[in-house]
Amino acid sequence: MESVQNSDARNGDRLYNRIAVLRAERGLSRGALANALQVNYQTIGYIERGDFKPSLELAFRISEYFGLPIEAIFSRQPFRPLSEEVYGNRNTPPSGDSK
Amino acid sequence: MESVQNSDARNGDRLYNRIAVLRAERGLSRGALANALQVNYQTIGYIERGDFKPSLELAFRISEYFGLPIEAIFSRQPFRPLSEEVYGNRNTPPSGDSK
DNA sequence: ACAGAGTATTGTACTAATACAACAATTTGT
DNA sequence: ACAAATTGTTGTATTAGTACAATACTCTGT
Repeated sequence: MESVQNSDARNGDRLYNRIAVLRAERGLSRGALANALQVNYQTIGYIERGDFKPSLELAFRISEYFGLPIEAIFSRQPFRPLSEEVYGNRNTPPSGDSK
Repeated sequence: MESVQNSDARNGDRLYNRIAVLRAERGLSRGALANALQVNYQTIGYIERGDFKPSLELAFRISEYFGLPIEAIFSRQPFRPLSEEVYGNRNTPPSGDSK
């Protein structure tokens, strides 16, 4: 029925991450990244989509691989898109949300 | 015979941490910290002495509790003492290490 | 339309992180 | 020196992170 033996890190306190984005920026497939990190390629998948949280150990490996602090890759709060982070958001704020 | 069911994170790739120092600076007991972090107090002990590595989740909680980045608290390389970090080391380097 | 790459899903198995309990050892306050 | 607090040890149990395999589902590009 459920995905990874009922882990369901989606609930309660899931962990957001930017791995997919960082991969995309570098044209890396999961397999390639997994390979570089010496983990099973499905592990990357699980982590990317928040099925479960990586070990601190693996978080460190990922952080070192990308040359970024852990906090730039993982967060308890959802990330703002990097594009916005850099260029800001020029959209008119949604109007129908008065109440 | 061994400590925590043969985990032995002491070997291979152990993880260094500054939890004991941060606690000391703040006059916190393990129990008190564990309490604040909502974990068992022995878990703090295990982590402090490197018996095992915390989950990324817990690392984040600790990081947030102390208001420090994860990298300031955990590291794959042993930490330089904070005292040295701040004031430098004025000792004459050990002489007997010529070869 | 097909092939191939990438990704998702399910299921099984193993190990590591954590909780909890009980007791020993060590440190600290008075 | 004693009591109290803190820390260490051992042992058991549960759950979550990871590996691996097999199969299905997207997408490309040609």
